[in-house]
Amino acid sequence: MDKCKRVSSKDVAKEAGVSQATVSYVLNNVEGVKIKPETREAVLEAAKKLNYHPNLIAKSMRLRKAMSIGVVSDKSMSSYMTMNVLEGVRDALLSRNYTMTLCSNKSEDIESAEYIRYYSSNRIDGIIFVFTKLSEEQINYLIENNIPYVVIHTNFGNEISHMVNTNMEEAVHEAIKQLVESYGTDFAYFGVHAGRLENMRYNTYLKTLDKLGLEFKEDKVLKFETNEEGAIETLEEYYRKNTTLPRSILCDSAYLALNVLKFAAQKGIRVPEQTAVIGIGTTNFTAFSYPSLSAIEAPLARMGYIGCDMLFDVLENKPGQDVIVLKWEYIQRGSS
Amino acid sequence: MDKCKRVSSKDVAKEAGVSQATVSYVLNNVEGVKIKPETREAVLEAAKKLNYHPNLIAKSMRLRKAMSIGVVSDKSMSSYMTMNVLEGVRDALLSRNYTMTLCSNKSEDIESAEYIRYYSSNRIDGIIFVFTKLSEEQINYLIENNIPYVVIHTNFGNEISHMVNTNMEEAVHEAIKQLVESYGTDFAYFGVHAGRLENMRYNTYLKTLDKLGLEFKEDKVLKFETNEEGAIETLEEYYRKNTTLPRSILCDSAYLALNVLKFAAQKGIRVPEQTAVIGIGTTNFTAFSYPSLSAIEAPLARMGYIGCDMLFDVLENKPGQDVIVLKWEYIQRGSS
DNA sequence: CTGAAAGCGCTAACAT
DNA sequence: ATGTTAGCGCTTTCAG
Repeated sequence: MDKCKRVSSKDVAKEAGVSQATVSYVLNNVEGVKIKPETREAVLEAAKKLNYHPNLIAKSMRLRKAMSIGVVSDKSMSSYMTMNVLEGVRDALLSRNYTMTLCSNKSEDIESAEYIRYYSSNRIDGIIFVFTKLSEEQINYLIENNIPYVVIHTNFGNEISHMVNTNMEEAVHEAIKQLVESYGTDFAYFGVHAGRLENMRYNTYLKTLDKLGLEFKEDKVLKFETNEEGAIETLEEYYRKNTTLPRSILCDSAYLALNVLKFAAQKGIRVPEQTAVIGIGTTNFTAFSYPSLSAIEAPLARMGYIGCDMLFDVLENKPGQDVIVLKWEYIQRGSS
Repeated sequence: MDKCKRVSSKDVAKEAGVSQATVSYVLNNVEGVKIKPETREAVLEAAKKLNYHPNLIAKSMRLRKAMSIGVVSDKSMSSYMTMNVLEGVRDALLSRNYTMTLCSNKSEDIESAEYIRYYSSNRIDGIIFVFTKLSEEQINYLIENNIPYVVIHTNFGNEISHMVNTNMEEAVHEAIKQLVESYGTDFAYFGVHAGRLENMRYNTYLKTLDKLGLEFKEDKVLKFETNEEGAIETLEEYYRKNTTLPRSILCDSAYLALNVLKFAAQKGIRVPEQTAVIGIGTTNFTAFSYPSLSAIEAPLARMGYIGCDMLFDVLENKPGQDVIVLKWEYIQRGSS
């Protein structure tokens, strides 16, 4: 095991009294190469006896594959979600004997981005973007340079290839239906004026209202600009006007939902007895809030697993699917 | 950039009209090798013109270094903390042009652990354990096989080498002092009967009481067995007896502290007006609780950075320090 | 100051 | 059914 005296396939060959090629054939189970059972046995035994571990760097070099996948994710993103996706990616990599190389997404110009440098210098075969905000420039660079990538849940819609997307429509439908059935139509949407993701969520809300035959009420849409204080200010304003919160609230992020819980606690509003709250999104703290937060959540690990499978389709030039859409789930906890 | 027509140092050599060796000398700034300025210029220019990126797999092979570090961390650990440590590790790796390979810590027998397999097959040069529960067996295996490792904050005390530890004594001292000064001596410790880590925290509490000349009161130590319900039950019991909570509480984890906040909200106890709460540990949700949680926190990114530096000392056979101890910080927020 | 050549450990086409 | 051999792209003696 000591670095200085590592055993190579040559040593195994010598021990087994065969050629290096045979060792390779046996250990890799190369198809179309027939090996006499006793020879195979001898090789296997020698390998075991010498405690042989193939040098994967050498293999990589010969195969001209890095045998590693770069994973990049914005630091800003909730690490809990990222970690869950990475679990899925790792599971998919394991069986293929690939490793996972962590990359950051910070860089001035694209050519010097960590993941591009790693790819250029053959350290990774492809890239999985997890919850990463990508610019047109970045995507174009990847496509133009023919760099294998998969994008898991980004700011882009379905306009680009190789992405794992999710659909929360059904889950939102289910959640709203339950809210309205349980608590009536004094039901609000609480969200932020922001990127496509948020607009998508908002549109899903609108569409669901429509489907359920519910009336759209402008004063039940609490929207604010993206800044730290906006959320609380907006709640505060609603509260001043109505001296209460809506009977039930769908928040476009778990962050906001937790803010609502916080605000409610501050004002002495009981949840869910006076106001029911549902968040959209997953955090590891849904269980710690009081009450625990009901939420519409994405299937994180599966997204990672599927995304990784997709990347291998790209690497192996298999046809594969361009865009895969997975469903979110409505998970009812204490706040609704 | 396309994999098929990658430019090699040979191409650069040809373009510059020099030998491959010279290219290597120039691009690596090899010490003790003098290159005529115009030759150097020519090489640099050729490299730029051809958009040359050295193949790091080949370099790895030649140098017999993987140029990557394995990072393993238990999944169970708070991913937020892990991620923060990883940030630090990455920063330290970046300047050395090393990559970070993520490893899991699940495996039946040690020889087949992901990180051991990666090391055996030359994919990583060393291992950083981040918040990992390690067995004697694991540590012994690493030592016996001379595998470079660094351990960041594990269940072991200072009994093993190559570890980054932290010390919360000063921070606890500061926190308790502030609690007692602001809220008097009706001050409790809330914790779990568990492993060394928890006992260490408890002992720190005891030591600090002593240092501050405060009396130890048995009824102000709320301890319970490790199980999900234990925490709330314990609070409930105290509450039944005293019809209130202690004036201030130091909790041995952020988890518990959040549970106390939850419990207080449930009972209508105002924090910090009626009960002040401080947690020990970092989470990304301290800011979401109501009120935001005061806490004694570890310097996560620095732990990663320092740990990584330490590993390189090991790799380069530099003397280096065996155990480094960093201080925690008391961060006052809304709950105290 | 620079070039020629060997070789890291592996695989695969070709030969036997 | 197995051995021979030629590299993969790089670094690094050793020669000049």
